[in-house]
Amino acid sequence: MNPSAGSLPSNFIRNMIARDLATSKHGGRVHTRFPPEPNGYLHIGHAKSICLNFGVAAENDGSCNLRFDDTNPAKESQEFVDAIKENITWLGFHWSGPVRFSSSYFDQLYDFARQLIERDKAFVCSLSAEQAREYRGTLTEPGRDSPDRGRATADNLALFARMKAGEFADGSYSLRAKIDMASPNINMRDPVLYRIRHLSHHQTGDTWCIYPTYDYTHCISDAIENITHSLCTLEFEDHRPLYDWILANLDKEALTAASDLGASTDPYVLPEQTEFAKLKLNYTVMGKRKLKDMVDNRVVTGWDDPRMPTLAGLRRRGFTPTAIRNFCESVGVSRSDSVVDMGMLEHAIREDLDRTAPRVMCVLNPLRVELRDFDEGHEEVLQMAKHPKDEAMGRRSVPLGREVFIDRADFAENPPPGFKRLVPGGEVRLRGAYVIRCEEVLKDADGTIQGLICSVDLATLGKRPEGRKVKGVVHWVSAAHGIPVKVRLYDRLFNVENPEAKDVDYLECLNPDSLLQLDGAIVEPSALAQGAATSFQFEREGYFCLDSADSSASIPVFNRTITLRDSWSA
RNA sequence: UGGGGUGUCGCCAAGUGGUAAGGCACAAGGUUUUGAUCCUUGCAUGCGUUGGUUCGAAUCCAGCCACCCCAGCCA
Repeated sequence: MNPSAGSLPSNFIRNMIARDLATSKHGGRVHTRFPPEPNGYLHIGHAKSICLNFGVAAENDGSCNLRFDDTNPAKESQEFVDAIKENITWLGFHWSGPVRFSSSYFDQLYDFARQLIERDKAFVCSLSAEQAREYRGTLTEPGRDSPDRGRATADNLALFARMKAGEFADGSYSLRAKIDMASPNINMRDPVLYRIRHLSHHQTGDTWCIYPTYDYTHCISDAIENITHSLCTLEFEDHRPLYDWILANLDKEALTAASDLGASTDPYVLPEQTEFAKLKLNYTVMGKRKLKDMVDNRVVTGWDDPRMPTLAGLRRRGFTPTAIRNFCESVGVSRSDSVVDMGMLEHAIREDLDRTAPRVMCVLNPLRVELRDFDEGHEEVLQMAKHPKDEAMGRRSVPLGREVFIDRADFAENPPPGFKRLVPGGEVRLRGAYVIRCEEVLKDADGTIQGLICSVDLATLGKRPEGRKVKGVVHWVSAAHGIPVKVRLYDRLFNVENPEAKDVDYLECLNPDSLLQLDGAIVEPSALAQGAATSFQFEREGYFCLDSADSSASIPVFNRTITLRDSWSA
């Protein structure tokens, strides 16, 4: 076992794998897979599964496949295949071997289906979908056998071949497993294995007009790829008996022969499914349907809208792969339904960015300040650390002139109790520069504050002021040197903890203030210098990143990834 | 009402018979030219509930309660 595995927090999956390794259950192999259906964009919930599958493989010198579970061409597309691959790579994971597709096993799947028919374990059914529903029974009543259940093997084989040949219309026939219509587990009531769909498939084109179902495909695909641990979410728990039934009713030697490792697999142990709880986060929605609706209805600007819980959205928002991976690790893996607090995700990104983001000053809502002790053309360039603790990040040049901007929130004529910023007649330090005193407040006819005139204590550059303490520190940008930028302040998309609750309409719970765009912000020049980073801490404000889509050289756009923690409540 | 699951601090979550880890959040101090970071301290005599077994139970047994999933030719 990997020596570092001992220091990782335990969870029931790690424990299970350790046990399997100890007993050499799969000959010491650990082989997992991440099996998305390419029918949408990945979200933070998928990240949990990705981290789990790839993580547990890496911890044990195993492998993890990427397999697109593409058995339903009606909902899938190449666009999603590409986006998913890109997301996984971005997260920093590497799949084993080539990208797999369930659809590349269609021939083998077809042969195995014939085998089930030959073994009297499957039959061709002519019941319509509606009839099948009636025959299935209910949760409390058993179902009834299909009238076609007793069809002769030769006839089933012939009909199945004709289904494949395209002789029948969609829905006219299906291939069903022959299990038990009275099973208390509805998944075992002669589930459909193949359905007719005259549809073009993004990988196989028009080669097929019959498509295998998830239940039939997944277990065999796992077996073909010699997967040892097939990890999926809780809602598939009831499917596990079917997963096992299909593999158990197939010829084991044929399965072995069809597998990637072929006859060399020793021992050949069938893959086993283990379920874990999905990730849920409060104040957001994770359902693909809802996410898609928000995109289609322009509630958000796209799948990569920075407010979306998609990986594309989080990325554009400024989340890092490291933060997402740390978050997934801190959330853990269990079997209990749980809802993780958004605060945990926020903590993960703050923790990573605090370590890695260079500091810069940006004034969001500028208030002009004249420093009256400087001459008209005054200009000096201060050298400031890019990071308060990481010397290796070096320094940046910050120009200072006679006029600077500070944030309007950092000045108050009538300050609330505990206000540590600028007040009339009061002092404050310009971060990294001098202590200034507010001497005069300039107002227009309406009484709106237009600017401040401040004196400067020239002896306070890099030094504490004489004989007094100045508590407040305020960020600033030189008016003559600052660069105008747009800044987008993002907040949670919903204003209720659980927008997906049964009794609420999630669209009614949208937070109207989830995006606030500021058009008049001013950033210090180093933020946009050649070779500068794209993620910063705007000191005293939060972490921001250059928007990857809307930012241009003439109008830079910054997204607020997350605010700084703020223990001061005014 | 059939079947399958889950219940440990406000939120995650370890723990698998020997006397409740950790993280987030929160609170109080300290450091600080970011009200940030960092540091220190506090935060479940109790593990859904009621009984039982045991020298000893979150862990074993029984009953009860609550919540989640399943009646797609979706995954």
